[in-house]
Amino acid sequence: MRVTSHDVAAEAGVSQATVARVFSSPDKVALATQKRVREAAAKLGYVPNAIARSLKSQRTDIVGAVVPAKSEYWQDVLTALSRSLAEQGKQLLLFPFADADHVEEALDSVEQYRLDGLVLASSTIRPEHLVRMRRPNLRVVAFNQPAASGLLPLVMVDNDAGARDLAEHVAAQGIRTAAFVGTVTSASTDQIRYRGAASALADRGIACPYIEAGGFSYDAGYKAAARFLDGADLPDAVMGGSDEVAFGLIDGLRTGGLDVPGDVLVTGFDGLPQASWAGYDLTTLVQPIEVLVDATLAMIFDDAWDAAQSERIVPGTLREGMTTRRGNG
Amino acid sequence: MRVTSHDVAAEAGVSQATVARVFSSPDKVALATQKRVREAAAKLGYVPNAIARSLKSQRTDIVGAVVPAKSEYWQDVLTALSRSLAEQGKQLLLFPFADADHVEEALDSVEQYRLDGLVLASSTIRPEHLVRMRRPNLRVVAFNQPAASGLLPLVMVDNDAGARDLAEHVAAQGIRTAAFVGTVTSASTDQIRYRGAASALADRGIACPYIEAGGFSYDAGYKAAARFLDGADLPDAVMGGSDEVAFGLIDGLRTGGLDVPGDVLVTGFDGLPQASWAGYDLTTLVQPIEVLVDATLAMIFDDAWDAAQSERIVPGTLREGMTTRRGNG
DNA sequence: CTGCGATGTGTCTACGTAGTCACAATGAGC
DNA sequence: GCTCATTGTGACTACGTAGACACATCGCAG
Repeated sequence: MRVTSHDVAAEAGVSQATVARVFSSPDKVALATQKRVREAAAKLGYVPNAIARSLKSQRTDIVGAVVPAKSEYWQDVLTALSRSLAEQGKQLLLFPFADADHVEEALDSVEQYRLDGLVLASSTIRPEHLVRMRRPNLRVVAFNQPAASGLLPLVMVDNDAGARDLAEHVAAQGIRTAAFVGTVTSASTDQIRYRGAASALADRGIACPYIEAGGFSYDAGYKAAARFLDGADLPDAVMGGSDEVAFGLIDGLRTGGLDVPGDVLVTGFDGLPQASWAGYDLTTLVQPIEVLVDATLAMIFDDAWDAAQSERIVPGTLREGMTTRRGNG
Repeated sequence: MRVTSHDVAAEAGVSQATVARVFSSPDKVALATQKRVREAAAKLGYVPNAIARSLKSQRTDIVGAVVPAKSEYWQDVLTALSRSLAEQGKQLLLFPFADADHVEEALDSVEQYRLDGLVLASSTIRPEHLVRMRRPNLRVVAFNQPAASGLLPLVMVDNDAGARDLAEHVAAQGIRTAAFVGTVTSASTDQIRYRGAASALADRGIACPYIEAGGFSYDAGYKAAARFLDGADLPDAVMGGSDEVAFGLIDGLRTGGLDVPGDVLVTGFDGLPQASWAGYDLTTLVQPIEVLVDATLAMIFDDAWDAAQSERIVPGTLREGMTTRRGNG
């Protein structure tokens, strides 16, 4: 049924080996022969079998990505990942997970498929799990997951510096009080972002309590906004642990009758496309996703793969939106 | 280096075939033997090689998905797809494309990898291309792509009925004039949605001109809103061709000083998560993505695959949001 | 005690490719 | 016209698994 290189070989009057060479290392085949083989292949509708090739060559040209099932941010990362891979003639295999507990199942799949590498994208995997992710013959890179530092090769945005930038920006607007609404405390990014922001604010004599929204979502932010609606508790600025949480915060605050930025400033973190939507126009830290992704893939495909301690920290960019523009009247 | 079933067989004192059976059809192996094999496998760290299995069994347990690189809607679909596949122990290989012109490259990749099936998700592929997607030995299902009707097996939401529902809903609010801001005319969904809406409105004596936003994006909608800001041109209701366009429309109209829904009603189409965000609370047609996805996969894995004309049209659900609530003062 | 189906296991081979090796043909140098 | 390096091609085999087939063992009915 299926057309194989043997069929093409017979049609073109050459050996199977020559057909294989035409498609994998053409420079070793005379041009005239190549032409004949390609014509025969086209005539028969031959397509090389990547499965067989992978079995022989011990390379799949496929990279896996373990990502949370629901998240705006990760969807942007995925898009960038697969685009970058496609440029190199490689593919992306997706392993979305609902709970962090199911991550290891994905890892088992990855091992089965002998993928060239795996991008581990979740800030909620616990360190004790991370250690177990180190497996021989498998190139795993942690993406934006500070807790992996020292345990796995790691690429991430500079969360600390980014949080400080944001904090300094809101401080410069003349605020007196602030609060940080994080996602979940178990997320390692969350801790760093909070500490960075709180430390920068403390330098200016501004206290910044931490409040846990309980998730990475809009809903979590929306619900967290409720605690500011008593009136007395309202700080001058609320820093969201992520853009999604910030969107929820803004809508929650506005639904409660407050004006953003009139009554309270709001910041996010990530730089999602929606941050520049006119309805929000959110001040946030934009992650250079392309850079992060390219660094990640470069690590995976580096000939001198060192499972030990590669680490790459990339700076983000402050986006000044309307949500921190004070005195707009 | 790598541990194979032969190694495990030697360790457990059985044949390679028995090891293979333990991992693929355990019911054919005595329990005592199974235990011995599993212990040996665990001891050596054996993981079955899916590549070799695929080569032998002619099944990869991987489904490909060709999707537009940038789109909120498709990201939701992807999530549902991969979750459903994961439940069946299968994987999702991603083929995002920027231009519709690059879709055929993806198809070539799919053929190489001998995927079990392919979900073709883009409403902008032209019919002449669609025909060429039919390939022997490849199970392609078009997803929400009306133009594929009769050319490829197809699963989609009932765009026509959905558009009528939306139109009747806004008509019931007592509007006198309307306009439909579509995405791009070349999208087959766009045409059906417009015709459905226009026809339902015409039945009530309401005219509904078509306006092309020029894209599926927020930006396209935002820019399209400008033409309503002259004042004279403003209809009572603007129907967006997709939720993303509707979000842009709303922000564009509001930025221009208009009140939604006070001055103009707005509807979307798709039922994205953001539609229920308090900042928009958009009236839209919610697509039952899980149902659509399950129907798609059922088609692909149906033993009686018929490349000819399977077609499944699933009804959507109207979501009534604030954007069509008139007279709210 | 014989015959027979059910069950469990081993042997062998094919899946389709790419790399190793051998070898024929070619051209250059003297 | 000979040697020798270079180039192009063919024969062969391994990658790791699963299925076809053969066969041994066991229980049970007669």
